[in-house]
Parts: sequence; C-alpha cells; structure tokens
Amino acid sequence: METPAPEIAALDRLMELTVLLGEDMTTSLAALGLTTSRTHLLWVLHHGGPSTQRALADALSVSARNVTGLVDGLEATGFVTREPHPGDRRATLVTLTPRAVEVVAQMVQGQQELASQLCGGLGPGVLEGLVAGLDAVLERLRPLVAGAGS
Amino acid sequence: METPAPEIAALDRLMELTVLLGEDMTTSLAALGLTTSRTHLLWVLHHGGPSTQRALADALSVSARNVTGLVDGLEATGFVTREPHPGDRRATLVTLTPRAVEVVAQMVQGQQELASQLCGGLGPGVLEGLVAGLDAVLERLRPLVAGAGS
DNA sequence: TATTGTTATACTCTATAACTATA
DNA sequence: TATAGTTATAGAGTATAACAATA
Repeated sequence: METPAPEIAALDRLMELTVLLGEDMTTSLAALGLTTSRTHLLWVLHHGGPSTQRALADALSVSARNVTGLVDGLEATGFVTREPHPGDRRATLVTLTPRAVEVVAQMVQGQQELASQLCGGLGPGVLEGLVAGLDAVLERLRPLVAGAGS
Repeated sequence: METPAPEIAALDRLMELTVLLGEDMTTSLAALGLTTSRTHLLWVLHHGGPSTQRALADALSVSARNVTGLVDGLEATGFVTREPHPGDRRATLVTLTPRAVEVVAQMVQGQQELASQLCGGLGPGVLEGLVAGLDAVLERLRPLVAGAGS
C-alpha cells in the first residue's frame, strides 16, 4: 500500500488519457457544430452508406427513439437527409449531405494530424513500446467490457 | 498514405481504450446507482472534505446550477447531505454520508483490482514500455487540451 | 403478427438568466 | 455591491411504452 504499484501508475495514466482525449474530441467536434453521439452516427453512415434508422440503432447500440432524435438534430443542422426507402415504405434511408462528407474528410485529416502531434518522432522504441503495451491491455480489457454488454 | 503510419495505429488503440474504459466505468458505477458526473463530485468531497457548492462548481468546472442538480440527485439517493455552513448562512456544506464513504472505499479497491487485471504480470519490459509511451503522449496532449479550457 | 419510425413521458447532464437571501 | 444557491427555461442524450403505417 505504501509502494505505489506500477500497475496503478499505468492505470492512472490511462485514465488521465481517457479524460483528456475525450475533452479534446468534444471541443473539436463542438467547433464543427457536432456532438460525439451525432458524430458517431455520421461515422456509421460514412462507413456503411445510407442506412435505415433501425440499422443505425443497432450499429450504435441505442434505442430507435434515440436515433429519431439524433437524426432530427443532424437533419436540422444540415448533415443528413431522410430519403424514402425504395422497397419498404415504412423505412427511411438516412444519407450524408455533401457538407457532411466534407466534414468527415476533415475529421479524418484531423485524426492524422493529432496522431503525429501525439506520437510523431517519439524516440527509438518508445512508440513500439506504447503500442505493445496498449495491445496487451486491450486484449484483457475487451472481454471485460464485452461481457457487460450482453 | 498507403502504409498505415504507426502513429495512426497508436492513436487508434488509444481511442479504443478510451471508449472501453469509459464503458467499463459507466457500467460499474451504474451498478452502484451512480453516474460519472455524480461520482466525480463524490470524489472531490472524498479528497477535499465537506465543501460548499460554489467550491464544487469550481472544482468540477461546471455551473452552479449544475451542482444544485448533482447534489439534489446525490442527496435523494443517500450519498450526501446538505449541512448549514457555520459562519456563512448563504452557503451549504455538502458532506459524504457514511454509506458514500464506504462506496468510495469500494471504488478505490475496484480500481486496484482493475489495475492488476489489466496490467498485472505483463512480461518483462511491457509495462515499463507502456508507461513510458503514455507519459510521452500525455506530455504532448496536456497542453493541447489546457489551451482550449481558458 | 412483426417491424419501422413516431409521439408521449421521464431522467440525467449541461448552460444562461433572473431572483432571494445573505455578506 | 458582491456572493451562494435557487427557480425558470432550454437543449442534448438516453430510456421505455404506446401507437400508426406498412410488411
């Protein structure tokens, strides 16, 4: 208890990093008029193409009602449109606007810039050590979280 | 652009870790009837002792109104009490209940267990490499976030 | 009968502005 | 006049339940 175990030191850093990365992301997105939840939805559309709200709810692990709200907000701010689904008149296809496509491209570029700001030119072996350590931790963390999700 | 830069790989892992750690924390706290915001407030009280709501608002970087709501919730669920401030009748002293003290102790223990689950017995040099890498990244990340806060 | 998306309702976190009581 | 905390109002994310339209 007196000697601060190195595992504790590592977890403390992981926690601080979690907080700081989250803040950085939140403020960056706010500058674009987005929130993390809405951006997550945009991201799913970017990768999966136009989707029904049902598919989005499943992809985001969120209620259908919640998707209605997120799409309402994104529609009102010009990031997505609701199109009729050809073949199922119950469903709507949520689609990225050209502006959203642009913004997503900017975000991808921003991620790359952040990656080099944070991890660029780190001294021999440091980046490798970081990745190896993160992989080891992730391997143990994933099952812990996955178990809670079911 | 074709070769996935190792910096990108590192940031991807940091992001995944951020998400998973956040989920783990949220579900653990939910099991105790707490949210991250309320727990943050509890944490401040644990470290600083009974505090006015004004002090809590400053410590949490949150509006006074928000603290009223958080304290309302924690009071209703038996984690804190509002006591009169001796010497300033405008102010209230928010104080942890015995039960909250217990729960905080459990959380500290839970953190230690998580630390050994995630980082215990990692193989020679891996933990050291992780901490060194995290320190390097944190040193670059802190100024980025601090700048936005002012 | 099952599915898609909505309205209705509710809780949490967050903010600003106006107001009360006290300093 | 300034400060502590509240009420009033508002927006965002989240949930369940009831309901309409369609499959």
